[in-house]
Amino acid sequence: MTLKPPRKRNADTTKARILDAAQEVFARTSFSDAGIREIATLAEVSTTLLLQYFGTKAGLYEAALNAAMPLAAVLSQPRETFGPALATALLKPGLAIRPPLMMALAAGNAEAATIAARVMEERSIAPLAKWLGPPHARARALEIAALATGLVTYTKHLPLRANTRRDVKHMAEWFAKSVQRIVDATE
Amino acid sequence: MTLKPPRKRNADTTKARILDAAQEVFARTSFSDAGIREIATLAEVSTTLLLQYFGTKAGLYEAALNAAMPLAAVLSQPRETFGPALATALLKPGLAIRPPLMMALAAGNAEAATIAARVMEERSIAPLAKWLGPPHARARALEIAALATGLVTYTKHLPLRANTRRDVKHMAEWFAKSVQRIVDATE
DNA sequence: CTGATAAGTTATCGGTTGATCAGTTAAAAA
DNA sequence: TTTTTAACTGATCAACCGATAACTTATCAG
Repeated sequence: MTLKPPRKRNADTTKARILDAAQEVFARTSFSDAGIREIATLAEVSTTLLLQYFGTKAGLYEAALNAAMPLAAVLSQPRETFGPALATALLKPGLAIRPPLMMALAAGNAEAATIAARVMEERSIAPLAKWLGPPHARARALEIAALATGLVTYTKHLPLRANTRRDVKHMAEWFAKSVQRIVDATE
Repeated sequence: MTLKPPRKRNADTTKARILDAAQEVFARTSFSDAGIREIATLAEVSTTLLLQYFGTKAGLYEAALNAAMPLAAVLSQPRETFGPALATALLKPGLAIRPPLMMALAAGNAEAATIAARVMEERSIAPLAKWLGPPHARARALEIAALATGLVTYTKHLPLRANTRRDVKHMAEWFAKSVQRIVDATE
């Protein structure tokens, strides 16, 4: 039995594979706990190649965070259903939106936090604020981000065994309603 | 000049000093990035003594998290002003309530997350749910916790330079109102 | 076919981390 | 004072991490 069908050499697809692996690991592991060896293994490359492409672990983190921003898709939703749509996207099993998790996890490491704050600002807060419009556009964008981070932290990330499906459902509805309230706010 | 007035030997106050230092460091640094050397230095003890008292770094983390739970003080507030009171307590400069930060930071390390989830459950979610009462007591407690974690993450923790005082003030009011709505919910 | 070049790996290094062992010093008991 | 016990420390270790240098191998233009 041939164990390993070899792989075609291609820098672009390899980089994409590394970014995929990095997103997954950085979304469930803090910056320091995430090891480049683990990411490299998941992407089926050597750590050397990973570093050759992205320079340093921090460089890989920034690239992965940038690549993980799917906000455009969510912002193309109609305003009237933004809240429920975001709730569904965040809680979808498996294919979750990862930045809220990466954001919360970044806060514990100075280097990662600096990178995360910049990327979050440019790729998420600013466009969302622009989409929301006045009044208090930026504050309202931050509030939605805060809601998203809190929701995923307590539903998907912390191993709170006592959480029931009923709890999660109630939280999802509350989240959708809260976000929608922020979107619709006029005063 | 005598640089160091020596210190009276006392295990209890020394343990308290270590716990204080641990709370501070664990509230701004992820579990893995927080070093026992840093905590020991801040507490002015050796790492050896720290480990002798708390066994392992994880043991110290659990003790610090337990000691950092000030929920009782907040729960003695009248129900009608719970939201604003919690907002004030969370955003007070310097003396912040630390568990929401520690909670978010714990999520990135499997060992810390397990400890944090258990402590959070017993010391925060469960009592808060009991205080809230039906309907959906537990889900509503989780929602308040999620709000608190999100708020402190985006106001105090992530280095988002663009945050203005106006933004923070708007978020604080929004937070107070949102929490109060959960407290008052009857349906 | 044949270099040339890009894609990829193996081996290893210095630095840091949590933890341990053996020892020292201060305070209380006798 | 002397003895005993508890508080506390310095030196050190094995394990692991990110990063680097030197090397091999596949792909493709000519």
